[in-house]
Amino acid sequence: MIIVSTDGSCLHNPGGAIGWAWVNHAGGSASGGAPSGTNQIAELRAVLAAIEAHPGSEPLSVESDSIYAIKCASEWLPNWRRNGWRTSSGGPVRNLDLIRRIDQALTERPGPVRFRWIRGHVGDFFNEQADALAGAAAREARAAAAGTTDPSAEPVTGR
Amino acid sequence: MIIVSTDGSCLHNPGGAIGWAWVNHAGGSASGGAPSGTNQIAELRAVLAAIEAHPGSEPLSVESDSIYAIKCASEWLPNWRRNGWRTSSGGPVRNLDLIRRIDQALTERPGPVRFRWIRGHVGDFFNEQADALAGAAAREARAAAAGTTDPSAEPVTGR
RNA sequence: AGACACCUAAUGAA
DNA sequence: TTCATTAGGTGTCT
Repeated sequence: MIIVSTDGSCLHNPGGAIGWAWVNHAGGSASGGAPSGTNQIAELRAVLAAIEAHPGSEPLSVESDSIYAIKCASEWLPNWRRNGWRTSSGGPVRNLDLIRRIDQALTERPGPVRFRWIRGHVGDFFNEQADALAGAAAREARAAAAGTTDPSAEPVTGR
Repeated sequence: MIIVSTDGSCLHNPGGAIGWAWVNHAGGSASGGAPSGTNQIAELRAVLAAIEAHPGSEPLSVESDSIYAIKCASEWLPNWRRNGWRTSSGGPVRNLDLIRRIDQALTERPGPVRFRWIRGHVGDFFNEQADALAGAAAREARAAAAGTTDPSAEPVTGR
């Protein structure tokens, strides 16, 4: 069973630079950023990246402190596919592009994927590591957008 | 012309503690609470309290962000009195006791009363003040019901 | 079907 | 403290 913690960050939500990251509990991590977004987009991107980075048949457990991201990817997704992507109050589902990419990634992965919510800010080691990576990625994205830094852009993969 | 903003609150609607409040634009306010109810009951109690607290002949304008409360007290009330308190779909009118108390308060007041709907959550000063008072009253009622606080119960009147 | 309101929850930030 | 992002629900009427 592969276990991966994810987290997203958004500086000055909404509209600020965003960053996301995943950390495999057995080792390995990755992060990425974009010049603008929302906290929810960052959380969803983290989940999507975690799934895509761990293909194969081995069961995968994705952990996030975002109930929004966890429920989007698990319990709400099937309902939305059935009802034409409508919210309970009749409006359109937000961030639909990302949610559909998660849906597709789940369909394409031969092995099962589980989603688990973990509370944030209570000292969970891997959550805090993902948090730090996501925050750093967001700050890099902000600097890159400001043209302040060397353009060594985008996804960084760690050991 | 006396202008009074009203608001109601219900924690964990339905069934939670409720609070209600009115705020006179010229100064003065009051609030009260009960251990259980619905959001609509809280809104109706707020307008009832506002009417009863402002007797006399001077025209009174009652403002609320609840279309339900405003229409109950104005356009629906006369129809319901005529038709035996039946809803348009044939069912019984809910919260009838409160609605009849509002009817009576209106009848007894020598001066005219107007009802005006104002949109919520758009920064209206008096609406927000009433909202804060109603929320505080609901929280007090919950604490009192839990026996957590000193029993300095019920209606609070402000300057 | 529409409208308004009342919440609940988690996260992200300033 | 206060703001935003998002979802789920109920209370009530027409």
